[in-house]
Amino acid sequence: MARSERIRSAILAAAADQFLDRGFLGASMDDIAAVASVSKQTVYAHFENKESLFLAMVRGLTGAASDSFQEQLGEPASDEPVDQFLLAFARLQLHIVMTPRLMRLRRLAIGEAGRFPELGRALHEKGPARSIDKLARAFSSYRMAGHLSMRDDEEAATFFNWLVMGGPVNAVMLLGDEEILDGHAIDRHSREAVRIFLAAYGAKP
Amino acid sequence: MARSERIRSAILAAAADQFLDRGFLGASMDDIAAVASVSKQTVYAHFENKESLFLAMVRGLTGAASDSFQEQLGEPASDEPVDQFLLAFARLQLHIVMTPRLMRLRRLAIGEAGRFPELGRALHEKGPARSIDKLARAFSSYRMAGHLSMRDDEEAATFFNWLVMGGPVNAVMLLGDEEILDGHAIDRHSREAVRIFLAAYGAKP
DNA sequence: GAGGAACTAGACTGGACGGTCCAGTTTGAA
DNA sequence: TTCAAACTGGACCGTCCAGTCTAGTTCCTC
Repeated sequence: MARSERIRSAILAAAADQFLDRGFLGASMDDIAAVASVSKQTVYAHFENKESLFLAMVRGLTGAASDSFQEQLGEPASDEPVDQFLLAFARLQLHIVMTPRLMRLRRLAIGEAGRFPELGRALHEKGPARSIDKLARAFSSYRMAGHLSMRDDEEAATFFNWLVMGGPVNAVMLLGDEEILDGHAIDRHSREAVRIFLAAYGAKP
Repeated sequence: MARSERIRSAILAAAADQFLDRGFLGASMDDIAAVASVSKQTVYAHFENKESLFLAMVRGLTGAASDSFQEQLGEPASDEPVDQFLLAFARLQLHIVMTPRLMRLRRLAIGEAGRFPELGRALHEKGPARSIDKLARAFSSYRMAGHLSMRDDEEAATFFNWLVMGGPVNAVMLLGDEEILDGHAIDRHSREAVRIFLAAYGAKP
């Protein structure tokens, strides 16, 4: 990796550091340069201004997180039982999304929604929208195989998504990172969410 | 109303105006004074500093919203059918919470969670926590009357709460106020949420 | 080892903003 | 009418910060 590229990454990392816990206005370019162990001039050589740096950093983080999720979650094997698929989906999603880093990013996107509307949109697209889409496609095939029954795949996918994520995510948003669930809690929660969902949408034999 | 009190309210209203759409750091005391049509000195006569004003304004808004909700939602009549109670609860909650004002307040609380942790806590207590508590108590009595069946009232209440609020609230958080549901959509959404919930927790005869 | 590109340290500019001060005016109650 | 409390307008202070500039140093390449 070229020196210039290494420096660029260091700046982006420092920017993430600062922006994620002070917000856009609260973070200063001087501090970012200091944290990156780089002169201020160099920061401006790589990024036009504060806003560009901010957006570049957010794009980097959302892209990375989303890719990691999509990558770990392949398509469901065609013969996988519905309940197993749903449980695996719920658990994986909770494990990947409920990290301090991503929760902070989410807070930032929500907090800066007024200043940077595209930020919230980006996070939505790479997050919930992508998950819901994937779920809806899976539901459609389970439905045709007679394992699920719903009038609207996407509506059902949205309900499932928030059945799983709603409580945990919102608790963390309002109460802070200590509310992040551990592996055991994730398991318990996922199981109950799947049970509820299947009670409502499981095909009656 | 005494003059001084009128002025105090004007300042709080102006503060809400500015803070809600620029954030804590983005809003300036000069602008708040100007919007309130009051001199800066007067602002500082009523509130010690920016932080006090900010907190006073948030407390005012959360209190008002929470009271309005609790007031409009009495205890369920003891003979009211479960499905009717749940549907009314869901619809009322969506109608009251999904307003631009409250959604902005929520964004603010989430965005400033780093600077003011007590803010998120307050919003949680007056909002979700209170609703969930009320639901759990209702579930307990329905359960004893044999109309519901669950191992844990509060867990079930939390699931119901986010089944109703999760999708809509999070869409507004990330995508903006245009995602606020209209009356028809609220109806549709509430009905499906209640159906799902009862499929999972309705007592089988 | 020569030369150019990239980086450093830090001084500097211009503007914004929180908060204070002061000299004068308005308001409402006694 | 009087008088104190509350409010006004605007100057002012100190600080912070985005962004620029300069003079010199380090790094990589040929």
